[in-house]
Amino acid sequence: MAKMSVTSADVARLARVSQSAVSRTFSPGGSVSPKTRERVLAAAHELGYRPNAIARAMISGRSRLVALLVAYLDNHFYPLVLELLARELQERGYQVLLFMTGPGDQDTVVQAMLQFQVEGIIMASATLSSSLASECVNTGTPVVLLNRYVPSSPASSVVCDNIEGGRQLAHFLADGGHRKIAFIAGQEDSSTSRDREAGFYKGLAERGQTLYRRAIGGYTFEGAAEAARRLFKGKDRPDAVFVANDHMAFAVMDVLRGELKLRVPEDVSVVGYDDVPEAGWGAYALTTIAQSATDMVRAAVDILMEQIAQQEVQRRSTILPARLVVRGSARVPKAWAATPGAER
Amino acid sequence: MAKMSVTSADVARLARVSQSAVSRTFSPGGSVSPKTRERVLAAAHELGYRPNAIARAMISGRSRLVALLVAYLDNHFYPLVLELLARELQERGYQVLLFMTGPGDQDTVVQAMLQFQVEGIIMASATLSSSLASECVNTGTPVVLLNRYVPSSPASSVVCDNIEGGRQLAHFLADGGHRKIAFIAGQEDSSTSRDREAGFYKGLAERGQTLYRRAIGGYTFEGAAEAARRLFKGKDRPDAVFVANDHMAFAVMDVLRGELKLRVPEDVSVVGYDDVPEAGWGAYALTTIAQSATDMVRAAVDILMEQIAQQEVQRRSTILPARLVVRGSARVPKAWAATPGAER
DNA sequence: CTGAAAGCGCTTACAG
DNA sequence: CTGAAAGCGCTTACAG
Repeated sequence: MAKMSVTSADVARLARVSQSAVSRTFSPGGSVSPKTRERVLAAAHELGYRPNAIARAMISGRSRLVALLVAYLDNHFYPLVLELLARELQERGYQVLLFMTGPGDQDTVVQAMLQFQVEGIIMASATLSSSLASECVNTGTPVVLLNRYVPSSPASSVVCDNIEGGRQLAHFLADGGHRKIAFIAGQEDSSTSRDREAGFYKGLAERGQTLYRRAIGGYTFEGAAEAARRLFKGKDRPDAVFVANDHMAFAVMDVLRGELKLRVPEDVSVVGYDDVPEAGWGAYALTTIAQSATDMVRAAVDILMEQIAQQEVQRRSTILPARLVVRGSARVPKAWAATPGAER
Repeated sequence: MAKMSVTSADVARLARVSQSAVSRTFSPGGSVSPKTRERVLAAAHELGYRPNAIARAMISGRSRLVALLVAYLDNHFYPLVLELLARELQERGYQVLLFMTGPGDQDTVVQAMLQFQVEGIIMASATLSSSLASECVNTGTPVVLLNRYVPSSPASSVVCDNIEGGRQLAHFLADGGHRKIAFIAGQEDSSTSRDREAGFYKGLAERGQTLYRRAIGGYTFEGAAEAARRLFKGKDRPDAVFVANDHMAFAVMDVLRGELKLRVPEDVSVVGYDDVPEAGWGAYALTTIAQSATDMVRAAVDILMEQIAQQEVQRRSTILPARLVVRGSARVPKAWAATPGAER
């Protein structure tokens, strides 16, 4: 079936105008008389003409393509981010090239993006090595990291105030009367996990406490479950635990309640981070820190658009506020109980 | 800042060969002598040359682009599908153009895909009107629907055997001794929801039962919660409910246990469909039908690749088997109890 | 406002 | 194996 694509020359012939006139008719600021435009549009409609975006990209040097790099989607914060990101970018007239990356194929993927002349790169659940980021920036392609950062890299970033969030959680647990407070980390090399932990220590210190125990969950469901088993076996189990993100916190709650027959929050308080949709589900009702995916996405796209506009690629960072969301998975401090269930 | 992209002509100049030789060096089957290839590669490396994929697409008429159209990602079956789809396509040398669609912008999105000369279109949580699908197929662009179908459309499709799955669930509930069995639908116009429902009726009939009550959840968390409230208010509440997908089933369980203080499965049995990861989480332990995302994705990509290869676009459909996964959310029939927790 | 012409960076017959 | 040349479908100065 007629794979033959119709071109602007075909339309020009039918409309009895030059090919340039056709092109101008389909270009935002093109100067064409109403009469010409009408003839062109009619001919285009008759032939079913659709401008070739690849050709346009080639000649204009602007692909209107933005690459989105993601490593995994099982933490539901990322599907949410992905959806918002794609919609936001589409609205601004960009197309999204999606790349899923594994542990070893970072370089391959970046080469593919660069070959497709993407105008910018946004990385959500993945991080680029400094050298790869430099390679991108050297070609004039801005890189924005979302929910992570790399100190010595030219990549811009958007993060939540993870230090402050961790700190608030520490205050909440300490003020709730807990005295054996544990932490389950994500990945050790994750800036987000590290900052949340650092803030948590700071908050504990401000209440005269130190961390009781620590384990690593690696951001996976199974890893977190395993960490919970290790942390809570034996006599002197913790009376509260901060899990570096909600996704892992659900696994921890399952182990605590299902395997160890502990009550949450009567026996153990659990708090998480992210406020993914499931945190609000009845079965978990997780007390957590909300970081607005909407705001993060908007900030990331803003930075990207600015850097695409100006030729210079300069590193720019945005830190968004953290907001405690109190639900049922952790004992609420008396002082806070005045406004039960409230968000603050 | 060297935004100046280096071209094959630049490499040719440095290597003292023709531009054609450079091109051949970077083309899979290009005939170049080892000596020439070496010189070209050295020069390319020195200049940091990267072939321009846009130019290649333009001249070869093959964009290596596949469009992925998705409507929402809150049902976690779709992020999973998206991830697998992107990885599979990448592996086969295709780039993924991601489009999120809303209720009204189907046409805009399809035009954008077509302008970018995508070689194929895969639709996951979205469906194309027959006329739009025809438009795509008329330009020679194959369309594959995943987890849905449109009878009078030229679009191919991959689905689970939803009728058989619904039937198995009916048998399971009826054999479990339930006598007031309800159903919560997704969207009325969804082929998937309709087939699951039809199979469910068939299975009930085979056990001499008919549906006790019915409500519509619209595939949303809130809609399903609302449906559950309506279905279970008053005296003669159902003793079992089949919810058209897992995502809604979680909402239903939350309402049942959290608001209505009913025990699952002692007071009410709940079954879902999809076997998304959360169905296995301790807090839900949902009995459901597994449809393999991996198999669906592979089948969809197979169909697409076949249709891209041969010029003819012919509708092709694949139906994958349904598999019951027994967990704790529904009473297990005595006859089945021999193998508790088993999958069959 | 309009058309002829150059050119974006490649691939691919075509001769040699 | 190699190079000169044509051409993919557009945009964009440049004259008129």
